[in-house]
Amino acid sequence: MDQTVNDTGWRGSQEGWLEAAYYSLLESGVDSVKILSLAKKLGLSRTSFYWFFRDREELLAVLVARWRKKNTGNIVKQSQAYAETLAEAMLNVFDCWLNKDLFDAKFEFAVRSWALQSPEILDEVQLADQVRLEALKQMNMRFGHSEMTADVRARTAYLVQIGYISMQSDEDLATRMKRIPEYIAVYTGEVPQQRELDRFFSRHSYKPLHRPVK
Amino acid sequence: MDQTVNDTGWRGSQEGWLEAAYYSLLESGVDSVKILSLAKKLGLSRTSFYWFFRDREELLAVLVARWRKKNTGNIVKQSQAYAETLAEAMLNVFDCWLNKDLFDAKFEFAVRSWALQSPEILDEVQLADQVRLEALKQMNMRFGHSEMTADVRARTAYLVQIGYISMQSDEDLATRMKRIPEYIAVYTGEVPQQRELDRFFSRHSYKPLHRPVK
DNA sequence: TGCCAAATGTACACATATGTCAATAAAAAG
DNA sequence: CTTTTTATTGACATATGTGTACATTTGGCA
Repeated sequence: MDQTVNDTGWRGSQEGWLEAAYYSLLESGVDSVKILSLAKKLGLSRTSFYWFFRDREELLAVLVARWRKKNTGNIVKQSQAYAETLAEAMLNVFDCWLNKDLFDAKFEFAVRSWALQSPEILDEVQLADQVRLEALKQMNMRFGHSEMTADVRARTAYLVQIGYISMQSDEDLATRMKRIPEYIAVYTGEVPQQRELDRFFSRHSYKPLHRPVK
Repeated sequence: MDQTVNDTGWRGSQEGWLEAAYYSLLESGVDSVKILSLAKKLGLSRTSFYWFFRDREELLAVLVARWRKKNTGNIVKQSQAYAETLAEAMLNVFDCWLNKDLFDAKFEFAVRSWALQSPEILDEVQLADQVRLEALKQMNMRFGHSEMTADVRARTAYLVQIGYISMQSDEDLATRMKRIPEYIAVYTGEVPQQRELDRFFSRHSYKPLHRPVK
């Protein structure tokens, strides 16, 4: 059915099963990641799975590892990118929320939901939150905020995004972009400069229809 | 095993099954709500369930109805409560986040996770978000904010909380209370007055150890 | 006390899931 | 073109879940 890129002549592969598992996880949660249904989707026998993985556990472990590597790393990285103002720094972090290569929102939500039924995953998620919040806090402190203020501002920016993910909404780019300047104002207490916004819009291939007059 | 209040002499009851289902949902997600395991917890035969409910579907439907009734209603109500300043109004809404009678955070998270595997539940959740955000936006507009500003501020306050729930952290009251003044400042752009904070602390039975000096 | 309805339990039928094993097929290597 | 490695499959054993039919027990009440 769904033949993924495969240099060898074999139909299945570790990567194939993983991909199917990934999509199932994102669309319907961990409990939907079943060897039987993945096999159906791949047009393979169920038992063929055991050639590539010891058991279901192992498959799931690889999925978590992928999430861990992708989603946390880039937030930390973006929070440390060069910026002249806090507003610009914040916009760097916003890159994550708009670029799927930097942060996979659906994956994030699926893993967080998974945490409800697995203490190990809950630990993973809480560690990730801690690391990400600390990075954002440090960013705020670099621009002169006190520890408490930096902490709350970091939380605000981060939690709004986690909350947004939790809404599972799928608004278009324009709708989301229109709110950006206001968000920056709320998070940083300073109004972003037009050139900062332009730089941000441009790297996300967004052309505002109406440039603000003033 | 777990004998709930029961005026009749019978061991089971609709309410008993519901309660068991509720706790299972909160602790481990919808997929853990299984008639078999609820029966074990209640010390009853599995099939006895069918005396009180047509099937599993019906049980789940009652759970959603409970969530809908409790969690959305109170946010709207609190956003409309009397307040002299936006800061005070915001503190009224904060009551929800600290009082389990007004808002059940675990329930909220469980239902949102459930939405991942059920389109019907997803519709419910998205409708709830819309209603709640609109109420908070109106609150901001009553205090003179423009529509766009009111919208983003409403989102900030609401989504931070949804994000916080998604973290599944269990910090104590004091830790959370310490951040409140900062949050109010970020959400409303105005620093809350000491008497507003005192009123808030008092109704949540919190006594700050160090009153701010200035 | 004896009846009736409410509640509970047993037996069955069925569906879906995981994992093991040995047989087989297909690709790659020699 | 044979051998070897890699992959695929079907048959089994087992577990867990749902729901129905019917029998049995229990509590309340005439």
